Amino acid sequence: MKQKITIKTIAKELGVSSSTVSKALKDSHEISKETKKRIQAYADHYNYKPNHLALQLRNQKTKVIGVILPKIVHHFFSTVISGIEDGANKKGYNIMVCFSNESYKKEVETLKVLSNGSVDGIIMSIARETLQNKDYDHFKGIVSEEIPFVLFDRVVDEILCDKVVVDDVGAGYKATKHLLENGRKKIALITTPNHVNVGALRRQGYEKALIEQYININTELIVEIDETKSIKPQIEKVFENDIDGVFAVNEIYAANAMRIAKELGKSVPNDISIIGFTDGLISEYSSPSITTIAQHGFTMGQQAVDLLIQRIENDAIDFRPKKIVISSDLKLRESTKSM
Amino acid sequence: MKQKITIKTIAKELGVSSSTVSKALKDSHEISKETKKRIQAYADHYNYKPNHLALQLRNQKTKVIGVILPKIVHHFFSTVISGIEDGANKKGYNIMVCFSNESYKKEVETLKVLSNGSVDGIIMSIARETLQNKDYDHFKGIVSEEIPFVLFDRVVDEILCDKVVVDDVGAGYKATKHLLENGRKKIALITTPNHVNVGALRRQGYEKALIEQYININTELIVEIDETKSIKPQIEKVFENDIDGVFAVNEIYAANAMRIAKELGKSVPNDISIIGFTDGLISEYSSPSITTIAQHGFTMGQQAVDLLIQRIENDAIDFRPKKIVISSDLKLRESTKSM
DNA sequence: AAACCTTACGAAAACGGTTTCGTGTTCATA
DNA sequence: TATGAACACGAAACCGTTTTCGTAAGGTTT
Repeated sequence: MKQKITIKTIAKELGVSSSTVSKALKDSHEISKETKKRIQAYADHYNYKPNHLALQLRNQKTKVIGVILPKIVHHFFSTVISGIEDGANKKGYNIMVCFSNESYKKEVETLKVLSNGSVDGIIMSIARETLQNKDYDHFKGIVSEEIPFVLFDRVVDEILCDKVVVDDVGAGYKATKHLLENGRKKIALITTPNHVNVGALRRQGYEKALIEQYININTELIVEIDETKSIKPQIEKVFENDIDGVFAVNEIYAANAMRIAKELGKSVPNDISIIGFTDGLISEYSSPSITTIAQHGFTMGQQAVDLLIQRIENDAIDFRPKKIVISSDLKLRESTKSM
Repeated sequence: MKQKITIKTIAKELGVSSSTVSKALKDSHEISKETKKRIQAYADHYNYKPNHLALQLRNQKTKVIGVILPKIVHHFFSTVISGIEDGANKKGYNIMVCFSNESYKKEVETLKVLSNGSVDGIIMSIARETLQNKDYDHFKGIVSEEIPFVLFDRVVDEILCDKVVVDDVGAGYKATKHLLENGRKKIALITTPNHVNVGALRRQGYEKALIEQYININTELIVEIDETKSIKPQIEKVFENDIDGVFAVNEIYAANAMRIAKELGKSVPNDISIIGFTDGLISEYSSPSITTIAQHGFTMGQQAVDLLIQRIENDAIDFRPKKIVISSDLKLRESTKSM
């Protein structure tokens, strides 16, 4: 890389002090018009750009926001990033993105790296393995050092910080209720193991909707997918129960369910209705297209980053953690009959 | 945020100089054992972490790689990010991700921000609008300042820098040849306008395969999708030509084509074969699943970052731009008959 | 006892910029 | 003519760390 031009070199070349150059470049009134012109012309000609690192060191802020995600090749998370970037940019921040790859160890490392001062604050969603282990010690440092910190989607109460979540219970309820209104009675729930808390919450919503209609919870209709194994056989099993509705907590499960239904010669949505979660491309482009709960990832990212920037820039803010709940909508498509 | 402990405060508290503290923390032989112990104990107790910004300023390197993408909510690009992050991490780098949102203006701004010293090098793919305008002046500065810079996927010859691309001509050829081997004669090409160069290259491959079989290029079978308008009607038009094969340059176009075929009562793959590009989730989960050209985005990201880090760390490297071509594979699925 | 070498530490410069506080001119006012 | 602004600029400190160089005290060699 070529040696970059600095204020010092300009000062030396033009026979003035660096303070004069600095002021001239900021169009300070302290400097005479002619001197300013000379300096600005020189800087322009040699394409002077202030060194960001020097500014960061002096101002003790980086204008960078760290983002840690469990994974990126995933429609919901990439949508959230998109929202974060958008919000950050509007306020003059850049984002530094890291992935935990759902691994506890990588999450710990990444958190350590980002908390060494390279970012002004951190937005993250917790890795699956961490949720499983329930090991949240690595967050202690972040909280006690009072580094601005926002959790989204996959959050836990144990960590005292700002949070942005979707109304998972409400979403599960809405989805299930829609299936009930479709006239469905035997509704399967395809979900994650309970330790992934969003799964547990959506399940609560599912159960609430059923109980409201005096339908007993049949645990045989509930599948907790073990992602370390092949997904399809696990879903096939629940189809042995002659179900007429499926609520899947993500679109991959929903797509799998639809494929199985077709293979069994069942028509969607005539014989069976299917609802997914996360409004991604699969739901939109599969045929029939899949009714889903839209999670509004973009909004979520924006809200998270707004919250974070408030913390960063407003030291005097109310120190109690805030929690923003984003409501989710049902996006009707072909896989359920709209009543 | 809490005030962080620095070397200076440690020095003051312990009545030594900051050079002594610095050396002690690095276990230098210049410092006596007792002094080292005292200092290290103190640092440990107050959880001292070196200030990254100060180090960056001193070392004149950030260990951060800038990544500029046209968009993120897109399977191919998120896969590439994943590969970049993986490769970067292995070498101790972090990534700072920005988006141009396919806009020329945003691309220029982002490039300017990243080239002010906040990153050691940049990996990017060019925005659609930029390709359209053919305005590459904003790259001049990057090249002349010799900032390590790698372009991938959407690249242009005008910019002298390292590049990583897929073998688009070969991929178009493979896809078309596969359709021909399926016994298809009237093969439609659904592509982007020619200014998106990858589209142009894939088209070359398509034409090459046809010419090899002495089939004339019929421009009526070639649709250049205008993304500012609705996609479906544009694709529907080519179906008026009683086609029996479709090669689409991305999976969205392929999924649309399949839907149209079905609506026209044509069976895929019996009456018509369809091949897409970019091996994403849509192709995998649609039914029938779609045969695609796999672009190996992860590999691409890794290669790009390896190339970049070589440039960053090896000043004495051969200065001539390198170009890595990644070959793409046909991933056979249900939308074409395997012969 | 003179000359030299270790040991253990500190002073200072450097990275690149900003900002506060002088200070020497010049010019207007009392 | 003395006083005081106003103007235009420079010196120096500062952000946090590393590193080179210097040096005092003590020990070892001739």
